[in-house]
Amino acid sequence: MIINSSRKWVPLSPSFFKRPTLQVAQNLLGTYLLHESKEGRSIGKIVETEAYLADDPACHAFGGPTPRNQPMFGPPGRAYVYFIYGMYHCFNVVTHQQGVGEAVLIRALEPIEGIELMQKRRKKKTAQPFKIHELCNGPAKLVIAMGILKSHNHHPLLKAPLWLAKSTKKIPSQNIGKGSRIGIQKAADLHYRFYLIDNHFVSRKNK
DNA sequence: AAACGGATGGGCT
DNA sequence: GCCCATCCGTTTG
Repeated sequence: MIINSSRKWVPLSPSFFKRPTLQVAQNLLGTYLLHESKEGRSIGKIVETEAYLADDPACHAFGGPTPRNQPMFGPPGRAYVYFIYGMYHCFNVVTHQQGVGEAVLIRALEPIEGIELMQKRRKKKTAQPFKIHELCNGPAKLVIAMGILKSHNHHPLLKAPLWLAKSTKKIPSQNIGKGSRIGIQKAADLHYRFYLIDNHFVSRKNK
């Protein structure tokens, strides 16, 4: 029997992203992120997200357009990749409506395909002995493991090389955990973090 | 198990 | 000049 390589990956449609950001953040759980690079193909299932809204002080777009947050004001369904803490990048999906400035941060993936490639990309930082659940359990870790680069900023996520594919199963709302976003000071009371309950690959549980 | 601090550099007031 | 949507090794309880 053939394994994952025979599977049909169906891209998300543009309309998926043109909805309220809190809804898209939850509906992205269970979808797949694919990167087809020179090194090979890597695929992860999205298991944790955070929403950033236009009226939300923690959002990069809160103060209006700047050179950095430009992708957030562009068409929904594109990538917003930004540089953080002097050495990492984070990956977001632009949502809702062009001109508004909202996005969803991808915080964790369950590795599905190309695990050796992910390991190689993160090799210097992966703990010994190797633990698969530490490969993509954080926004900067998954960016490294998937080979996402700053040059993917603005990339439409509907087509190769970097794209999103539909979930194979419907995720019941009772399987979605909600809590405060991680690592932010402003608007810390907003419960805009979403994750698959009991999934082994989320970056952190709620307290 | 949790807390802490260093690495490291772009973004924005 | 301070802030920062992080990570990791080390220390502490």
